[in-house]
Amino acid sequence: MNYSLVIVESPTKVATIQKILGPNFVVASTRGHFADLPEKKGAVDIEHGFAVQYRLTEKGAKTIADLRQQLAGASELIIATDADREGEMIGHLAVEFLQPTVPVKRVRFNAVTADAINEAMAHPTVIDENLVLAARSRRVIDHIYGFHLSPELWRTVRPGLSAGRVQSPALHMVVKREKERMAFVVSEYHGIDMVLAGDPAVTAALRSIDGAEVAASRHFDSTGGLKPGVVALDAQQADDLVMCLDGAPVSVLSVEPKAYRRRAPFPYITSSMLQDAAGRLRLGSKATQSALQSLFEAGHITYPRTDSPHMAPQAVAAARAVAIEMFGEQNVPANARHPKAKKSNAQEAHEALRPTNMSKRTVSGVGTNAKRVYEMIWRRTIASQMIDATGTTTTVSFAVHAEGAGEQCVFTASGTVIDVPGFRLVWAPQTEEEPPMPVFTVGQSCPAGTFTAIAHATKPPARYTEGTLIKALEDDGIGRPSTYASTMQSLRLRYVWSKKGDSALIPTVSAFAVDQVMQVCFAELIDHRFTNQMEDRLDEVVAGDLGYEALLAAFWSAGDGTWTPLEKLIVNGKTLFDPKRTPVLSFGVHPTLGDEVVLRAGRAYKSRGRTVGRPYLACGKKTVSIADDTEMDQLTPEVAFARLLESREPRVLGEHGGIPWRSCAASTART
DNA sequence: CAGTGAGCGAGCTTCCGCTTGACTT
Repeated sequence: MNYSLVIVESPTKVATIQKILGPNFVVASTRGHFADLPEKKGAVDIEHGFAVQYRLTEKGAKTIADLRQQLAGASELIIATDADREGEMIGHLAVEFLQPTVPVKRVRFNAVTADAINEAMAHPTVIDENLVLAARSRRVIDHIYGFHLSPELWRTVRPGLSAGRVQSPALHMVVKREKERMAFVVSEYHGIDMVLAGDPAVTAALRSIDGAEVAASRHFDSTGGLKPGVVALDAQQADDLVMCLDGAPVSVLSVEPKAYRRRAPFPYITSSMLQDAAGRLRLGSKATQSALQSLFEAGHITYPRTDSPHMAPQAVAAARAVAIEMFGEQNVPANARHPKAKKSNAQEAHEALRPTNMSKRTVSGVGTNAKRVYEMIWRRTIASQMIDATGTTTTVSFAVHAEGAGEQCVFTASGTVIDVPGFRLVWAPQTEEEPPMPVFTVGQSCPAGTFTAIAHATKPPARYTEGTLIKALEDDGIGRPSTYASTMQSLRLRYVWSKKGDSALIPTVSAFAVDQVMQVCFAELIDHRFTNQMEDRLDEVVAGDLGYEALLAAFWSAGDGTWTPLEKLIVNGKTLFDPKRTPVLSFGVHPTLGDEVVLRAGRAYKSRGRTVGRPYLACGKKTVSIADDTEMDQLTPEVAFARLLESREPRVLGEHGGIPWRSCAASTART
């Protein structure tokens, strides 16, 4: 018995790699991380160089026991964990916990193909200890962040809450968006549409009256302000103008063609997959992730947790071959496309998320969601190797002279003709372009149009969905492919909710309170740039330019010009924040009660086994509680003022002998 | 059940990232 033990992370890869390597190797997996820091505040010894002790997890102990047995008969140990920071740490910990007496090699490959694996096996290296230090730094920063900040939330808002390097900036984005919605002033305005009969019919919108631009949504700002020089029509003006325009002659003022080009998409990575499945299939990130896992386990797709759009050369060739066979050579570029990650912090340990067999358009033996997700992956992958879609977008403006009003009105319409559909043959964009535009020539007169006044209102910025929040996080480099779905779950557990059948993320009142504490006490730490700053320093650790202790000290006690040390913000385990003095929000002075109306988080406490206590509005001594799932963008000052008055009057509970029975509030309410 | 919101104290909570399968409904 003389074999090499090869250790990878995913058990799903084991059989494939075993087959490639042959009988001189035994391939086994760690099933991800098998050791971690203890889940308690003292796990990092801040006083002694931020020393930490990794301990086997419950499942990890079994994994290591199994691996130890397999190692007993091996002549060498080959660490083939993922070629990224966490993979290096897993490899390092494998050596630490297995204590091998045989030689140890490190190999790195980022595709499970014979070429990639044989190439890697031919060039073994050693574990990169700087990469391991960077991984440990990341782990310790996250631990300190979570376990020192969460208790501040227990003290100031309510027990059991949590803060973290990923979840807190994510929550901040959601709350910030809701505050924008609260501050948004809806502007109402009117427009006029002109329909010209024909095939196809053309709908043009009113653009200007006697040279003055007519207001559209883009001319209003979030406070209801209108761009100078722009005219907003009210209902009466719009109706009057429609009357004047009726039957007026229409002529073509200008025809402006513009080149249309949509680039072929990149193949999916985890984040774009989760976004698109949310948008097109209305699937939550958890459902998508589980569909992906089942497709991966059935061998239909490559590794589902990736941040790289790169495809192995063989996969590129296979996708091109399928595209040529189905759509012809004219739709496939002469030179193959080789997508590269746009982001600098991408770890690129895996390929893009793609079919393992390009000729399989659909798969069977998996769930409905998985089937639909697979088809999206297949289409997107083939599309990524096809040519761009090109055509012409034409904008036509029409002059209409309003009888009796002495006004020249200009209407515009635009339409796109796609000459070369390219990738669109297999993968249609989610939002369709305008319909094609019939041919018009300048000066041409048209049959009279039909005019209709249309009421419009500006819309506040949309709430995040799981898909758009994941995109926002990914754009800021926050979070990793393996954690997007679980981050969404933990936000839902404590801080956000959605209405039935809707995917918009609505922050709870508690979320506002938590974000306020974080903003006041730890603004730098919930800034979307924090993770990027951390990543830059981790890169320095990898390069050997920055030490583990120096980095942790910069974070905890020393600061470094960018970071204020956490130790300065938390003195004796507490910040200076006093929730009694600082309400979550203020709605201004109540017009009749005369006191300032404020929102307070309402500290929860246990009473007879039940958790009681909810957020409430306060105005002087008067208070009224509100539900934690109140939609804050609906709680305008007017609504808040009214709520306080409502509860001044005792509720009528019933009637007895003609005398109404009122709630106790009757006896306690003054006046 | 609905409204409340003072103060005390015990005992508890919490991170991110890498992987599945063992659970329940």
